[in-house]
Amino acid sequence: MEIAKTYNPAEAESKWYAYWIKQQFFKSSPDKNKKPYTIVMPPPNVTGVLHMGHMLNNTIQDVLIRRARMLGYNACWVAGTDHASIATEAKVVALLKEKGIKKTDLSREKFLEHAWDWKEKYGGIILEQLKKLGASCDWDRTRFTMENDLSEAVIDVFIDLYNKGHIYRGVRMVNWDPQGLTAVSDEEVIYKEVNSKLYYVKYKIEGSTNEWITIATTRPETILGDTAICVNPNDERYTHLKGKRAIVPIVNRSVPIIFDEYVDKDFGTGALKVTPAHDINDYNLGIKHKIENIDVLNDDATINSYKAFQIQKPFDSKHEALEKNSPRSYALMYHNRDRFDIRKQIAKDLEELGHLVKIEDIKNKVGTSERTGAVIEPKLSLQWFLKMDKISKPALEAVLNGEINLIPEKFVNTYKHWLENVHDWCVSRQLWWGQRIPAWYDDKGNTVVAKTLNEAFEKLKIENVTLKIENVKQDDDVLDTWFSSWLWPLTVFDPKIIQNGWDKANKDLNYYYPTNDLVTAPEILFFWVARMIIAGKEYTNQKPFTNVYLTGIVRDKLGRKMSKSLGNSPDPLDLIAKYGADGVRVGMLLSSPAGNDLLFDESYCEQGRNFANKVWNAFRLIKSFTVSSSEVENAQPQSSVAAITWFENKLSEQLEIINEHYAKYRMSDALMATYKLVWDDFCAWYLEAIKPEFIDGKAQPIDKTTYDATINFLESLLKIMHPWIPFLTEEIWHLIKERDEKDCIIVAEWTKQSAVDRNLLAEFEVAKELVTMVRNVRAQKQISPKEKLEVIEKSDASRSYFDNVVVKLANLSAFNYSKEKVEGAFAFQIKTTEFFIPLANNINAEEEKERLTKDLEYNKGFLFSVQKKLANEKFVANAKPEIIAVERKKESDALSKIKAIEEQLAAF
RNA sequence: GGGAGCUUAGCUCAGCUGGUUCAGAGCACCUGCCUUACAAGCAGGGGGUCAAUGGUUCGAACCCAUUAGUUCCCA
Repeated sequence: MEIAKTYNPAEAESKWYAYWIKQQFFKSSPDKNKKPYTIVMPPPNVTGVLHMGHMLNNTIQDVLIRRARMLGYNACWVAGTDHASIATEAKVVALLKEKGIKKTDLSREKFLEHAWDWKEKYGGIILEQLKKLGASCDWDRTRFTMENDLSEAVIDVFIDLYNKGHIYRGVRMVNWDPQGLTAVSDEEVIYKEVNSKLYYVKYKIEGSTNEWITIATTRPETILGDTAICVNPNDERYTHLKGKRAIVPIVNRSVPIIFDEYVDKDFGTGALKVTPAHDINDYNLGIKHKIENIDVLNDDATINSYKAFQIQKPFDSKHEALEKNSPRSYALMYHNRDRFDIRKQIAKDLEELGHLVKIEDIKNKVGTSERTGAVIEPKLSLQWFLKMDKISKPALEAVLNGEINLIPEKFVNTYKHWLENVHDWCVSRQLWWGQRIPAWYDDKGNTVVAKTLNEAFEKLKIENVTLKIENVKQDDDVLDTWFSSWLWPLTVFDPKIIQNGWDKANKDLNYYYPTNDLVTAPEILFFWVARMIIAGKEYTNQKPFTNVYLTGIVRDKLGRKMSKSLGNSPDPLDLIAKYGADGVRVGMLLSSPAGNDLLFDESYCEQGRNFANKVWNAFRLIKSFTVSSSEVENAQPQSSVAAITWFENKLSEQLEIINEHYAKYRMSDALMATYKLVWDDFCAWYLEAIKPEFIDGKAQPIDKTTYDATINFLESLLKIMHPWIPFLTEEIWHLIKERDEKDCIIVAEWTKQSAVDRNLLAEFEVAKELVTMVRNVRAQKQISPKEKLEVIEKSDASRSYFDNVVVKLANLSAFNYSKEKVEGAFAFQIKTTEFFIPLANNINAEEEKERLTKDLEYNKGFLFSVQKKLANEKFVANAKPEIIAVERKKESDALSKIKAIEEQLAAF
């Protein structure tokens, strides 16, 4: 059979993925005789396409799940997507806009129809993409957070938490987009630097005839909502105003002068007007000092004069007696006009009234909506909150007491800090795509929480006996997407868990939960991870998972986050096409220790591809061996016996290390150890040692014992490599020989390690050093690799185990022993043993002397430092005995080395 | 403003409870090789006052303090 010189991944990848699916190797169902190993995939956004972060994340999960499967666990990896209310709604709105349809022209029901259409058409592309990466999820278990029964669980949780008194409705400041007429999240606000004006306005001190306090503001229109003036208590300019009040111009409102260190003495005049309804900082100040809120804007950011001027009666200009400059005349003039228009108007009016001191130009940052570009208006609104203090306690506990491990551990601090200072969770969103909040209102302002309209009606009727069902209105908002994904590890297995309770959990949940590992990004440690723990504890009294592996962020080479707008992210599918899925997997993981950002560069994938190709060629070499059938030829060379013994031990030694790395979730270390075991130990040393020679241009046959051992090693290594490079290992597994239908590496048993003879391994290291030394001498003296050399060891022994391996790898004529020094030969030491390479005329006495002198100086210096240490009484008194013993050994080794070198020097 | 982390070779990172003359890996780099598995390769090589300063200690990349730079998080 002809085997290609370079490995071609595309064909093998589609072939084996289809085969694995066909054989149902990814499938898992509860089996009492097997231990489960479960990972629940962080559900990617249903609108999403595969990006590098997903690649990293899911490759790690696949590595873990594949290894667990090979270790004999009942491995179950659940995939799915979340409905991402904000992102999806934005996409649907944008799509409708292209068709000329405005969201506001549609009913909620009609809009949701469009949204579902969109989801059916485009949603879940990302899961298909994950298959290209090799993700071995049990696809039959794929879930979506807006499925009916998962949504029902979300609603049930809301009702349950409400009934338990954890959920309340309250006021909160949101980022309001007055053009889109919706609140947007902090992530959707883009701060832009703009040229603004700083207006200095003087307010009269109440009760005085001509005493003023001057404030500075960039937003004079919000003066209408001022409810206090604030100054720094350490600011001597204002201490005399303690307990006084000021009069807000135009509205003529009397407001207190308060003192708080929050105010920057050096900004503006050091006096701050406080408008709690229109600025987040003022709002916090307002809470602290119990200041009134006056919201002066309508939803579209026009002035609402009823509120601003606290006028109850609607305006009717015909019947208003308008006195110029009365608050009421201003109220009429401002009413329903845009905030920016009013800003200019008010500046003018303030000037006219003599309140405007001056105007300065300044640069400041203004938040704008990512979607509409409108300037964001901080706005107070009624939202639903989940009280976090009590409910989050067990979640904090679980991480602090080690029931749940965060990897890397440094995140425990962050987690602790967050949960100890936890704020209530605002769970409502002013959107339609999501689970609608099951709160209902009647026409008298009563509120109930109920699952259905009828239930709500019955409840409301108790207070409001004349209520008609058509006057019952459900809350317009939906729940935060995290409010459904925090149930994810529960509801993917048993959507009825909330209704039924943990005692009646179904078979799946019972078996798979708590899950084992969660692999996710640190950015959502609070948004998601902590909340899953909270929900898990609340509803099952169990942790949702044991280990949380936090990956880094994939950045570009310059350290910038990969993003569409920067265009700095490669398309993962292009990478797979170029380097193969295996190559990309290796590339992603080579340099991504847990929790560290990965500065991605395509060269990593190249390295991955090169590794795959190396493995491929090692296989080609082995496959090219002809196994001897004759008895005579079948004699196994001693060098092969020795090489096999060595590699058996090396494999076990390294496997132990690899397993330890896995146990500590040090993925890149586990990969690198695997990489080096295969490339350096197996390819560079073992295969070279057992490779049959060429005689007269013909490869000699290999003996059967060596061949079988080699195939055995190859299979062991393929298994160890499988989690990293699943496709190539499966391909080679089947090229080694014909196998049964179910005999696939994906379900093969993980290689077992055996006892390690460390002395033997150390002995081989000496042999390696010897080979390197001979190669070095060849390079230095320009001796062809083909010219055979002799090595003589100064020793009482007559042979050692790896001599024949050295003879083969260093191309020696012989490996001899001598009790005496060899004169006129190239001399060197490994550890404390002396070696000689006779070089006939090739020895340059001056050069040798120089080399030996340098070596001597180094060893003397070394001896000096060791002896100095040993002469230090405090060292001898305080250091551990084993440390002192090491130093003594160093001393005696150095002494014998020095003696040997001096003798060699004397020979010249 | 508050909190957490990071700073070791050109790059990305290891370095567990402080103890080899005071540092390792991969990649990159340099030199020589198309040596019939692999140039996506082979053989060899160079490269670091461990951010700075001070302290603790017989001994510090590692512990402590200060400073500088840097990244992330604050719903």
